[in-house]
Amino acid sequence: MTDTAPRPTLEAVAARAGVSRATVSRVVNGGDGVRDALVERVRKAVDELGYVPNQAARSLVTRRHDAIAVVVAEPETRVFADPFFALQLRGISKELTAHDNQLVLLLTEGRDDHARVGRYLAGGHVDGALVFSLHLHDPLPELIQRAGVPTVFGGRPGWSGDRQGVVYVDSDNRGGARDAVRHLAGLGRTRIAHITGALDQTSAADRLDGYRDVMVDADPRLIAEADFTPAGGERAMRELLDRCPDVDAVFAANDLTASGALRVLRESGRRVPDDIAVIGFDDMLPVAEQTDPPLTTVRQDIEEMGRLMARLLLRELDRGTSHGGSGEATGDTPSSVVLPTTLVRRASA
Amino acid sequence: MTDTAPRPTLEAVAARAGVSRATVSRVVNGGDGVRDALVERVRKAVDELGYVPNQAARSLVTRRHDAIAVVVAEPETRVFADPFFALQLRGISKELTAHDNQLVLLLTEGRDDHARVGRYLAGGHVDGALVFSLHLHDPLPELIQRAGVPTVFGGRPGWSGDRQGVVYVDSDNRGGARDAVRHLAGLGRTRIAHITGALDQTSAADRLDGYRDVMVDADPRLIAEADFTPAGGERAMRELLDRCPDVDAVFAANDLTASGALRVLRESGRRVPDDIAVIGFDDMLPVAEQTDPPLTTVRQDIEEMGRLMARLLLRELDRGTSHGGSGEATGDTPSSVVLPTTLVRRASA
DNA sequence: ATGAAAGCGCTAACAT
DNA sequence: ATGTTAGCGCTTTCAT
Repeated sequence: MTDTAPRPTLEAVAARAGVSRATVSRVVNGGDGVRDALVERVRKAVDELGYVPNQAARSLVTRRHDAIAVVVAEPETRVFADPFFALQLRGISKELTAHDNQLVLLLTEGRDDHARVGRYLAGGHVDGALVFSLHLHDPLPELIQRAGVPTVFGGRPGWSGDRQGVVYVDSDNRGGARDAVRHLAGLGRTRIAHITGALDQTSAADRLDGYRDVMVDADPRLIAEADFTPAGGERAMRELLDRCPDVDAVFAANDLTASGALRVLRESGRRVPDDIAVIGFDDMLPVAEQTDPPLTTVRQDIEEMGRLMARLLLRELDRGTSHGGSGEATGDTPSSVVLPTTLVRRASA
Repeated sequence: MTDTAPRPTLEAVAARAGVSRATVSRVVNGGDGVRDALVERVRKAVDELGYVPNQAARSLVTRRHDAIAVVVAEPETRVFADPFFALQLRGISKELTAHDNQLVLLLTEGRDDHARVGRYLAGGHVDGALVFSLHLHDPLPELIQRAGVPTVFGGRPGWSGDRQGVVYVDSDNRGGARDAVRHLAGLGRTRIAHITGALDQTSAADRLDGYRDVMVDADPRLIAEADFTPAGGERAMRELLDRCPDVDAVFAANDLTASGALRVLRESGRRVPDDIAVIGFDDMLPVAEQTDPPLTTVRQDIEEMGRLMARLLLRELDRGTSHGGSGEATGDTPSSVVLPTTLVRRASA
């Protein structure tokens, strides 16, 4: 099936319609200021020939690609263990599609990949980048900034000393954590523990901060470090049970962690929520609804985060190319957005 | 801050190195037949200027894009409920990256998206396509074939009347299912049930066939239809328990389904595997290792499937290029591959 | 081994 | 309102 069908060019369409290339170009790109009769004729020729513009030729002169890169750093394979990534991608895809942009996916697995990504972005193949900067001290964000490509980050980037002009979309991790812990406290619990996420990610650090906001003088032994995985949750829960047998509530950094904790609790014979209340974070349906008991958790709208990232980036790109067309009163640089979270009550707390 | 950094061109590099554009081009593309001294000079100029080739200009003349599209149809959001998709994507990404190809991700959600995808592929933006055709009677595959883009499918496409020249990569679903059921039989179980996947997907149909291969005269009441989800697994397991209280083994179409079945079994007070053995399919680690008890299951190497798809496609693309001419039937067309599965024993069977 | 020159298919001034 | 023309940056014969 590798037949090299000779694709018709603008020239061919022009010839068939009996007009100039310029006219065809105008029609193809919206058809402003071309007589209806001609528009009609050109459209017909386009259809008959099955003409599709050559994007390479177009990009060469417009310097737009209508394509954006999505960069996902996944040093750990953890990204793939929960559907977080896929959901966000879906939101991004929807928004980009709605604006006729393509999504170029760049998955990185290590140092050398960073260089590759940097080169690609600097190479001007895409108009902008959406970057998931999951870890502190990740060199990737710096690299990308240096590439000079308009960028929006997913999650607050974890670099030291906030740069100016960095745009990101994040959930209100700290606020959500506070809500969770307050809910637990409202239930009359007093020995409220926290199982953290991987603390080299800002989301985990922020949730821990939220916990501390409420538990101002928390017993440090009530904090156990984990890594967003069920296995980590199990380990941490055992530690907690060991160190503080009187613990009566746990706020886990995410649903997966909570599910691990629940398993340990069940094994140890504690009843949830009677003996100990458990609350998660994410509201990842396949997890939160399937645990036993179903998980009370802090919901973040992951797909919306993705959509918003794309929207912000496209807006910024439009700023650069504002013709008299879209009638947008431009001027302000898009700034970061922090999305609210909501507490979802189920049976575990 | 959309600074339009003036990117250096071939011309600029040539001037700096004191050679012609042609020479620079040669060096940039491998440097065959250029004196070492010159190669050196050009390399230096490239570095100093930070030159990166303009891909649009290059594509315009070479007609290669070094980019392939990955098309994922996801009428249901199920695709995102398990990490299947992400794993496959990772395999694809690795292979493409190793061959300096970019990955353009096309997610579709409905009819109108199909047209969009068709247009994109026909538009010659990419050199080939990797397509996940999950459902029977999906119009997408047809559309894509018509676009005339070299394509490899993920999973056996479910269209009626197999076309010639269709290349796909799949797991040996039928064989794996047979292994699973035989294992159960080998355990001495006689009332072996099957909870199917969504039967409009070839993988589910094939696994059912594999079950029937072994259970030739199976009591039809031992087959319960589900949809690859935990909820579906729960529902089906209840049916089964209801219809055939003497059931002593269950082969579930995937791990997620099995996890739902396990939950129902636990509620109903049956012990696994003592009273009833359970076996899944996929070996999705986060699921299979976390169930209670851990799941015996049929492993398929999902990442490898992705890698293989990419490899097959790239090979086919190379075939087309290597002989420069048009219409020559060279070498052998890559043909479909069915990967073996392996039984992974854990505690549930 | 290297250079000169002709496009690839398109858009965007500039003319008309 | 439409046509003419000059490139965009690169690869690739074809000379040398």
